[in-house]
This record gives sequence, C-alpha cells and structure tokens, in this order.
Amino acid sequence: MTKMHELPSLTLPGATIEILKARCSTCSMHQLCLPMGLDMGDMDRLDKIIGRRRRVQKGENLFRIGEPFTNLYAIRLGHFKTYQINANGEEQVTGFQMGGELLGMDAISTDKHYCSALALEDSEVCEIPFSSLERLLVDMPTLLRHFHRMMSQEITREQSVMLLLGNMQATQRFAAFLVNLASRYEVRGYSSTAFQLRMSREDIGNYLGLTIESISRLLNKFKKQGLLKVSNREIEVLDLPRLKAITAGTETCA
Amino acid sequence: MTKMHELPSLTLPGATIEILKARCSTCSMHQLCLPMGLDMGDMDRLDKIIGRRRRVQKGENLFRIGEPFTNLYAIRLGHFKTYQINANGEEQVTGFQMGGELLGMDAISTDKHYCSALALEDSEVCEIPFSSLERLLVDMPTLLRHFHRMMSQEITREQSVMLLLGNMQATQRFAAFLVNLASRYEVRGYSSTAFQLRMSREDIGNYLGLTIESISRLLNKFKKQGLLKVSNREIEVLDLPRLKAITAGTETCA
DNA sequence: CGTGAATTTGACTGACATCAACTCAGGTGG
DNA sequence: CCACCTGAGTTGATGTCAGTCAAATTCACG
Repeated sequence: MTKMHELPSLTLPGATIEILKARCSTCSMHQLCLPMGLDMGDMDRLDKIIGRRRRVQKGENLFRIGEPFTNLYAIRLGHFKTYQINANGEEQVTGFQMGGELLGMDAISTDKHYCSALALEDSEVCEIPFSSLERLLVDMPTLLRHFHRMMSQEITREQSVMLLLGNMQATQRFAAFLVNLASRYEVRGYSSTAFQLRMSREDIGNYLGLTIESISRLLNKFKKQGLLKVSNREIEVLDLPRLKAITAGTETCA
Repeated sequence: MTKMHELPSLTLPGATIEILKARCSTCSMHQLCLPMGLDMGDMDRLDKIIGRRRRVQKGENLFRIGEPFTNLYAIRLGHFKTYQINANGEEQVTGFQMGGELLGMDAISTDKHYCSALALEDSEVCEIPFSSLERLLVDMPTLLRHFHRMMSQEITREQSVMLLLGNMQATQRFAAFLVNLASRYEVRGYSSTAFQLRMSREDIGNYLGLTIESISRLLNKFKKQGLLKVSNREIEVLDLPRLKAITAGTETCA
C-alpha cells in the first residue's frame, strides 16, 4: 500500500485522490479506508458509519446546488460531473469525478451544496453521513489526517484548473485534460491509452472554457497529428509523451 | 458573534473566510478562534500552539512552492498574493489574501507547498504549527468543525474563480473582482467604496486571465461610465449596485 | 428505419492579445 | 530644487485565436 503523498504527483483535476485498496464491508473501494493505522476494530467502526449504497442513474443528480448538506459521497462505480450555475443559469463544469473519488466537500462550509453533481452514466455511491464521520475523526487521528489530505487535494486540484483556465491555450488545455484522464485511469488499473469519454463534447468544452466546436476541431487536429485515434467517444492515445509535452508547453504543437 | 455560515454569502475569491473577532493573546484576530464553544481553557490551549508572529516585508515570500509544509499562516496584517508556476516558469496568481485569512491549506495533501505566497506590502502573520493544531483538533470538536469549514470555504472560493475564468467576459471578470474586494473590506470594517489596490495591474490581469493592458482599459471604461473614480491604485466605487449587476451578468455593460 | 440530438465542418467575426510608443509618479543624486 | 531615471501604467494600431453562426453529417434510441 502506498501512502497518499508517495503517489505519483498528478497535477490535474481529480487525479489527486487515489484509490486505496483496503476493503470495507459496505464499500470495497472508498478512499476513507486509509490502510496504515487502521486496525480491524477501526475498520469496523468506519464500516458502521458508511450509510447505504445509492444507485444514481445516468442523467440523475446526486445532489443539487443549494440542497442541505448531510452526506459526503464516495463514488463506488461510474462517473460524475460537478457544476456551478451562474447568475444567468448557465452551467460551469468544475470537475469530472470517477470511482474512488469523494464528492460533496465544498458543502461543509455552508451546510449547503455549493455545486451540483450529475451522473454521466449509471453509477453507485456510498453515503457517508458527515456528522458521524466527524465524530469518528475525533477518535481516529489517522483517519483525521487522511481526511484533511483529501480536502487539501481538492484545493490543489482546483488550483490546477485555475492554472489551466487562466494561462493555457486551447490546445494545451485539451492536451492537459486528456493526460489527466489517462493518468487517473492508469492509477485505477485501467488502460491509460484506451478509454471512453464519459462526458459529452459540450461538457468538456464547458469545463475547459472552450466551445463544443473547438473541442471537435482539437480532436480532429490531434487525430491528424497521429496523437490520438478517435471514434465517437472512444479514445486511443497513440503518443502520450508528446501529449504530455504539449501539456507542459514544451512542445508548442503546430 | 455570528456563526460562519450565517455570514452574508460572498460568492467570490477570498471573501468566504471571515474574521472572527474573538481575541487571542498572541494573535488578536486570527480566525481559528471560533467564539461559540470555546471556553477560556480552550482559548488558552489554542493560544499556546500559535507560534511566533512573523513579519514579512513587501515583496518577500512567506513560503515558496515545493517547500516542506510545517505551518499554516493566519494573516494578522497586510496583503498577500498566492501563485502557481507553470512548466514554463510563468506565474498564475490564484488568489489575493488579506488580514484574517488563512494561508497554506493546499500544502496539507502532500506536505509540500503547492503554491507560493508573496507579501504585497509589509505584513505580519501568525505561524500555526500544523501538527500541534491537528492534536488540538482531536480534543476540540468545535474547533475541528470550524477548521473543516475553512478548508471547505477555500474549495468554494476556488470554484468561484473557475466560474469566473471559464465563463465570464473581461468586463464581468473585472467587475466581479472589484465587487469581491469591496465586500471583503466591508466585512473587515473598512470602507467598501474607497480602498487601495494593493496589487499591480499585472497581478490583477494575471489573476483574471487578462493582460495588463486590458485591465488598464477596463479601469478607464468604468471611470468613463461613472462607476469608479480611479487615481493610480486608489479606487472609489461610485455605483456598487451597477457593478454588482455587471458581475451578475444582468447588465451587459456597453 | 426514422427522428431528434450530438457532432463535425466551413466561413466569418469579434474580443482580447500583442506590439509599440508614450506618460506619469516617485525616488535619487548632483 | 530640479534634472534625471526607472518601472508602472496608459493609449493606439494591428493581429489572432477561438467564438459565432449556419449547414451538413453522424449517432443513438425508440
């Protein structure tokens, strides 16, 4: 088992919360089970506060902005997007989350959800009642530390998105997005070179501060340059090193 | 004393961490002193872990990206900017912080600072050794809760910046920036209509994903429209409601 | 299959960046 | 006291990247 801070540093959105493989009876992969320091008794106690599993169908909201906050959610299965709504009712996608990641931490500050979360495919989460978790944290310093790390990682993830939105060109943004997805799938034991985009071009564009047309053109451009194979939402990365170079800004990309 | 979540909801960067007026012997205004629930004994214990005060001169770094993480910093006095550095060594300003705000929470996840913090004027902070704080949190559930709220608020602050960078036009971004500053000064008991910009046009532009020239033109535009009086870094807000309308996107602004 | 939604493609536009010249404030030293 | 210098800020001319608009094409799903 690797400790969180020894994991490869993934500089982009959502990559920063790893899956810890320790199994819980209710939830075989949620990331609150910090391996080191949790004896069987601890593990049992953690298991007990994990609420029911909840299925969320594709297109269904796990929670909506403004709703009262009671639970954090550990994604067991599936993909989500989180988004904010501006004054004109337009969406801004703030992240894409996948199995092993935690949702809802933004709601702690005000006891209301500050963003909405929507399932991009049929998914399953574990509800973690926050008040129970907080009581547990008091007795389990290791868990407390881990929880703080996870909150902090969400902060750094968002800082990376700020860098992306504030500072990068369209091509670079999109490359960063793909590299990020690849590394997250790799950490999870999936192929980092062949995967399916669970989100629409529109969601991607919204997330990256670009239009749907730009995303389409970028996909095509990368295809022509031999960086990707693209078939609808099916992606095959043919040249990850160059994609990383584009992300870093080392390679300007024609 | 108001509870944090009863404070006026300030939707933009840095406004979300309020000053709690409870006094500490070392640090008369840091925001860890949650009034309710802290008896004198608790307050004393909190005081004891607050490390030395540290002065930071204008232009000096409080911490740099990559440095080992040991302390959080509560700003007593002055202004800071935090920024990330991309692969090409270019800055991306991720926030401006002022008295009563907390710096360094992004470093918890990796035990290294994920951004750099630089004093925009001669400033003073309280060092809060994080390991001591964590020990204390275990014994003080109220403080624990408050700390989680602050972490969460940093997350929501950053989400607001993502909305700003991903979705708003230059004019709207700049209006949002000004409105945000105004409300933060107001919360602190300063004038919300007349204040000094502590940061350069360059920093503002960088933060908002715009160029220095754009900032200059926007200032001029707002001046011409009777929204502001501008004299170097001295700002007087003449029409806050309209500025807020522009921020919200209600008023398109000519 | 057929229908509507998602995506692609192309032509055009516009917002903001870039480049360059200029102004101004504030500090320094003769 | 003022001439000079330097860096911050302003202003104008021009360029460009990505947005907008529109039409064609493909896909998904009943």
